[in-house]
Amino acid sequence: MSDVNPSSPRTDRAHSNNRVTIRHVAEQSGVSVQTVSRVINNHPDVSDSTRSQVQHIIGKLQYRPNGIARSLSTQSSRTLGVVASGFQLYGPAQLLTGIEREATAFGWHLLLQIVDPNKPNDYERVTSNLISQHVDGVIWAYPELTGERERAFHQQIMPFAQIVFLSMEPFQESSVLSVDNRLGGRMATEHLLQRGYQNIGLITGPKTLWSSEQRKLGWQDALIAAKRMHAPSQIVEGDWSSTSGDTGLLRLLNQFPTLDAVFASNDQMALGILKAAHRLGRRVPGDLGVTGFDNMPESAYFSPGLTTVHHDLCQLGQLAVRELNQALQAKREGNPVLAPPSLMLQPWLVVRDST
Amino acid sequence: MSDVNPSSPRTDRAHSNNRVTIRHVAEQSGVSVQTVSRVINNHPDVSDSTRSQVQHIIGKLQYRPNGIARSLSTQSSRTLGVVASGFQLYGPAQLLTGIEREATAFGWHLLLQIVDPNKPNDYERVTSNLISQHVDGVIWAYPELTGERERAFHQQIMPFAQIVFLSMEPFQESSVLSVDNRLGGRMATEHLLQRGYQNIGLITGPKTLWSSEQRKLGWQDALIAAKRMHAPSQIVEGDWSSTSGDTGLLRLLNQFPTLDAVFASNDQMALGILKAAHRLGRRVPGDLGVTGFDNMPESAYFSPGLTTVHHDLCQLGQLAVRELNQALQAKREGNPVLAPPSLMLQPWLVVRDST
DNA sequence: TAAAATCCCGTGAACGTTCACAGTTTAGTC
DNA sequence: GACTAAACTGTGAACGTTCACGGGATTTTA
Repeated sequence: MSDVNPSSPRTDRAHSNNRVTIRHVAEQSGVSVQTVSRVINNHPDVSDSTRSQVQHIIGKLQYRPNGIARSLSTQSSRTLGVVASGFQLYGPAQLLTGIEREATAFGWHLLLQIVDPNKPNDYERVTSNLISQHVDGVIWAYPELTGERERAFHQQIMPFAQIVFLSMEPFQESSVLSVDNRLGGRMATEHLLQRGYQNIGLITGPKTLWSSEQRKLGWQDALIAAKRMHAPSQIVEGDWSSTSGDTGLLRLLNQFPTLDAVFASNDQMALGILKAAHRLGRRVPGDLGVTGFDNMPESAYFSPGLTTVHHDLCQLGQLAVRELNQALQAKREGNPVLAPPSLMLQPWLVVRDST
Repeated sequence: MSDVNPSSPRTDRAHSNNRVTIRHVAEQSGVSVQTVSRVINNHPDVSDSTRSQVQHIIGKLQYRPNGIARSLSTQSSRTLGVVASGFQLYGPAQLLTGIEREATAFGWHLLLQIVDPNKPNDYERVTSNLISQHVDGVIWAYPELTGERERAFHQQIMPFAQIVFLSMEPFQESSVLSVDNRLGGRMATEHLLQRGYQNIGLITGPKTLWSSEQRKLGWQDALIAAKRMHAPSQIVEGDWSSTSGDTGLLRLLNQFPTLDAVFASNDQMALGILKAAHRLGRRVPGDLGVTGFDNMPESAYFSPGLTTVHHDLCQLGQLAVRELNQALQAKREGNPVLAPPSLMLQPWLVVRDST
């Protein structure tokens, strides 16, 4: 009787935060919780008058549905996991941009998982997180050449979530989206040959990456087709950084003195090459032809402007989300989830002044 | 009697996925659900023998606690919201890297929210998402000059989550972390003056950004201190892209023909300037001094190597997470959450060949 | 040896939502 | 005007976990 606040909801647990819940809205509107639920989910079975009344209360109370409770009940978090290696490099950043854009367009949330290649069981952590957080789908954008871990991961996650792999060797069981790196490498190298360069070196990205290996194969394809040499001495492994491009050129000239052109597996390494060439007094494109890969916006402003291979990773990210979205919608509607198709985007050459 | 699977748990709802729950573990281990909970949360009140037995079953069944259920019960999602404008630019990508690194170190998840400045009520969407998903803290890395929206946002989110603003005008009520952009701008400009350049132009970033405006003020500070001109004709607004640096130089030379040095508010625009200067036959650093801002790894490899201002945004991101972590831990333990301190990181100058 | 403290474990409710089902009212038909 | 169909609304349980509390077994203390 003496209770000052008789309308306070039943609550035994000491939760300090006073969030507005669906129950508050229901009480205020004089309807059941279920009716409010129907309103916020746009279900048809509710009369216009009650609907608008409930909506009014929702606005007044600033009610926002609790996504976590909804996820628990629905068994779906409306979240996509993104597994990657970091976003400092141009490629991954582009990918993330595309993924993000498309994901918010479809109303998905993103759970970022960066795997640290140095820690041996970081995959385990990532997998655990993904399962724990009940992601509905996973975009695997951390491609290694072997694909062993990817297969293991696939096995573990598959029962729970849909997966799309990015920039990986295609494999039967799952959908793999990528850019045709091999074709890109071939195009770049063929272009160099066409320009009359004879002895074409290669600076690759880290050996463990599929895309890196593919670009190398493309380089090799072109040289074989032209019946040119492609010895190991023509190859140096870089790490995507400009520094490694710079030192790479020095090593290359050492191993392979007749070198007159280089295909760098990304633009930043190409920049390093340009710098080193300039320092050595070799003129580009006169004494040395250089092509990159990526076509980042800056590469047009290098000196000289960089000939490079353009690919649209932003689009690749968007496609990945779209594919997941489609598969998950089919699953929700009970339709058979047919193995989603794999796909390769075509890159193209952008010719500038470095060749 | 004819039921093939008599041990199947009670389940009325048709959920196709057969996730292992805490109840399965409890049944298999012959203990209560609560005991299993104690094991997975490392609570002391459980004997060594049962603990190891339960752990064994957990491993055998590959059980992973359901984070969503835990969040609902705990009223804490162990998630940090990150509000930003995209990660294609160097700065935001660096920030994200630092945030991500520190967040996983502390066991936080990240909920990315990219706001599209073109859509007028995108802030509303982002705010809604953040509240719906019950983030425990927010890192606001989308700074506008006015701070109006930031204040509004602060009001709305504060009851639910801790906030740290990044690269913004400090304000009383909340914690703001940033780099001292003004000092950086001043340092760059003073360096140009010291090198004997007389007429120093400026290419800014987008006017609406605080960091952009601060760098401009730093430029102005230096010119005022040296009793030099700082007329509007010496300023051009860019958009961080190399293209805008290129065209910016042309416009600047037009407005301010005596120009002999430029402070570009980031390295990519500086690259555009280098290119335009080269095209116009102006030698850098002889005819034109150029400094940038950011010190991205590539800028050492520009031609000529770019003098620029170094700042550690990765560290800034890490500090933001640390600050949130501290505040949230205090909150959890019931300690008073003292208004976390604001802070400015000091940038420093990196001198190369462009000045 | 009884009382108190400690250790270990279990029970029931709660977190905020949605689902399946059932109930009530209103409209439609002959 | 009774009977069926349609439209709308409410009830109880469930999602998987943690929290508050209670109680038995074991040890410690007086």
